Amino acid sequence: MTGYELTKAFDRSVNFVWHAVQGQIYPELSRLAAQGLIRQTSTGPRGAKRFETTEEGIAELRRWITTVEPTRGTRNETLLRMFFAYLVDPADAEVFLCREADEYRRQLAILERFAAGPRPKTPSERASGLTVDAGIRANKARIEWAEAAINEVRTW
Amino acid sequence: MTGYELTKAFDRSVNFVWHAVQGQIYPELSRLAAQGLIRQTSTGPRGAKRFETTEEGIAELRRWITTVEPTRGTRNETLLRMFFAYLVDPADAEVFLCREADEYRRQLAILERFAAGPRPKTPSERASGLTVDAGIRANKARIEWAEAAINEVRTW
DNA sequence: GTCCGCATGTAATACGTTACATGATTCC
DNA sequence: GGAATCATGTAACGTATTACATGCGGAC
Repeated sequence: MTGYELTKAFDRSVNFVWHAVQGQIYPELSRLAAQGLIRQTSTGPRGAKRFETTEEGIAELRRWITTVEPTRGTRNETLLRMFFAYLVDPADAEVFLCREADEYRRQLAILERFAAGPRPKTPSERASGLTVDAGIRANKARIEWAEAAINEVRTW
Repeated sequence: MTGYELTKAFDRSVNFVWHAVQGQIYPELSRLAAQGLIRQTSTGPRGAKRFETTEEGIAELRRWITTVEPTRGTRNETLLRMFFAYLVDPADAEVFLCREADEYRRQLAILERFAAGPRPKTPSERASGLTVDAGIRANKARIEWAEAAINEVRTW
């Protein structure tokens, strides 16, 4: 892909797994190319630089997937706000939770549209299907939590 | 709390909502104190500096909770690995998912021990109870996902 | 008097975000 | 010819991580 295409991809689908903004893409592509993990294949119109992975890049990705322990450090802004929710007016906490629930429903709808599409055929589609499933389950759990939490803060 | 106590708190319970490492704590305490959001109350043994929130600090926290839209950018290392799981041997993907499932079960057990403790009495305990509930629901959903995913990668 | 845990701090480096700057191509 | 979109790049700033450095106090 080109840097521009990657930027668009991060704005769209990839976003619920990993996000990156435009300002990160180009320096990172340069770094990866300098390390030999990707390689520029062609130059298109308007100076577009198309990259592809190298064998070393794929090997490094495999190594990372299987041998590097995932970082567990969570940073959940919603829960951080809830942790201190007792400091605000219960009505404000409720408004906040309703907005969160709406956002989770919106995310869920996007993911369910993905899941409703054509059945995955390629290995890569099957793998990304698993991440969609994870997102659907996570958002359903979040919606149920938010609804239960709304009921609770009403009693505060 | 003191910087040391905060560091320990981040190593323990607060960790599943927000994480921070020791190297961040002291510079951040200085910054918050310089902005008048916290204030040093006393000096203990071994030069321990105890801080408490100021009225302005609480006001700023309230403002942040109710008026600042949470950042939605996800960065899920597990799902990022799964997105590329088709590149590795299915047996390796299965091993990875089993390790993840174990980790989720471990987290769930910790949170359920919290939830099984004495019923929350203070507003602050009720609020943190909500975050524990969110963690329990999230981890249950993750476990179910991982188990389903393990079954799927076995067919690859 | 030695070890462990309490306790603070910072320097180097890396990573991420925001904002700005620039220009080419296509479509109407 | 003007607008929208494709397309790249970087500078400034802020935040996070790692690693190191140092010293006090209590227990035995």
